[in-house]
Amino acid sequence: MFADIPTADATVQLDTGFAALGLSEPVLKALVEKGYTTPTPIQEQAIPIVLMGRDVLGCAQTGTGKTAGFTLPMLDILSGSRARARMPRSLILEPTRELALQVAENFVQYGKHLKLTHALLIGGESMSEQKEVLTRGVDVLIATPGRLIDIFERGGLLLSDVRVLVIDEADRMLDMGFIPDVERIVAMLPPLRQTLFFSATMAPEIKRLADAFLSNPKEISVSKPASVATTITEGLALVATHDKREALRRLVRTEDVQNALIFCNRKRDVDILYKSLTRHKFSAGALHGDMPQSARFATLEKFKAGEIRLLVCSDVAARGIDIGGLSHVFNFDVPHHAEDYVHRIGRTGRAGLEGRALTLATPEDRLAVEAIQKLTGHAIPPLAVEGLDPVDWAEVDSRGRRRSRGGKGASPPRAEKASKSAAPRRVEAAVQPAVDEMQLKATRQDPRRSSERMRGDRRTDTAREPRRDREMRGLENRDSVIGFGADIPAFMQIRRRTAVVRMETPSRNEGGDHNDGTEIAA
DNA sequence: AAAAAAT
Repeated sequence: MFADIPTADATVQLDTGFAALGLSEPVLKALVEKGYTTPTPIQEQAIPIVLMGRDVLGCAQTGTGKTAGFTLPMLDILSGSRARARMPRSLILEPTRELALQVAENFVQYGKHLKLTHALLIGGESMSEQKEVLTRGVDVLIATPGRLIDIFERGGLLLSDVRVLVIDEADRMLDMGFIPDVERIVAMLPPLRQTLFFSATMAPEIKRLADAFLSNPKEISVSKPASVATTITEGLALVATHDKREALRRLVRTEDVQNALIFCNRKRDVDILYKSLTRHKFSAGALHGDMPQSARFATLEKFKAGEIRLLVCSDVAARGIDIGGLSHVFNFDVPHHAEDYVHRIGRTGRAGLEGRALTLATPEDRLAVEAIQKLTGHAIPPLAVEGLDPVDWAEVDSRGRRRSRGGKGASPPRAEKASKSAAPRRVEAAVQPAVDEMQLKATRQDPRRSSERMRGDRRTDTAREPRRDREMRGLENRDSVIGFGADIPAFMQIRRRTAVVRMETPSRNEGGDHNDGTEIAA
């Protein structure tokens, strides 16, 4: 322990890269004890600015060290004085309960040598307990929007003393329809305050919010440095609907799965698949938004600790939580929104190591797969499941009905039988989200709540392929797609040469091609 | 057609 180290050495010990950023001794001490000595680029840039009291507009995603980038300086800002009852001095808004909990854990860890208090205001847990903590006075309030507004309206909270506001993951807030809530909350805060605003992307709607909330902000933009760029190998297994669970089990057995998220589209299917996997003796857990909060946190902890190897989940885990270092992501269901595919598979790919993102698709999923491929700009390489016959998509129409065979436009004869060991194509860092989300947001700038959006025009712009039927028949250019013989579905061939995409960090200032992964635009 | 977040 640190306490055992002689004082002279302790001074040397504390003299890490963080000390140069102006953090106080108690915070540095906590960092050393956690074993952190070198700040990440965003920490290096953000910490001095936050300590200065300036507003920050941060373009950064999870995994960049963003959370410590604002918690560390906030601890120092707040450590000067004490909070009064029901009047928190800082507020951190998070889109999901899991992220809120993670931030709270950060505060506890880094603030262990300071006498600061925090409250975690999230749904699904007893409100009376949270109110009690508030009454005692808290320095840091970490909250999801719904519960915060609820408690505020019940009079359990005064926000007039909030000096520092953090809006984290603003783009996720937008996706989840929280922006009206966030605007309401910000309106309750004193106008004279420091605001830190973070988002993985800066879509126009996000930019509009930032302009409204921030005054003269310092813009900070970072992405993961190229050296830790991950490699994600994608694969698409075409299976019959009744074979899906069997196919998944076979893939899990044949792949070198360390730990994996398995995504389903529906919560009830999460439950069903979880039970099925457990029956088949797999180490599995389940996670979706209808589960009790305690179970959500407990399962997540077990999964992170390696006690559970497979986590069956809904899209709550696609964006709402931060789990690093996955060897695999499985899409048990093809996501209905192409953007969700990118978010899901972006969960795999460990720093410098290979991650595999494998999707099970049935004939009914064809349109959804086409939409994904249109969005990512490359075909997902086909993957054969050992011991299962691949489904021939050419014989099924988009709604999964069998086409009549032997007629005029019948499929060409098969040249070869499917190979059993098709290897998925390697995709270099196909999902560095900083870039992909930029593309995504371009298609999603509608400020309305997602439920409204759904009913509106969004559905009509899903990839529609008028030439589809023609292309399903006579196919050209059927080189090197393993596992399909001559019957390669047309959509698998679109722009295949773009399948290898080397991701570059987008530069804030157009034309600036100097980019080492860290960059400040003033 | 579904998921998240407030009850």
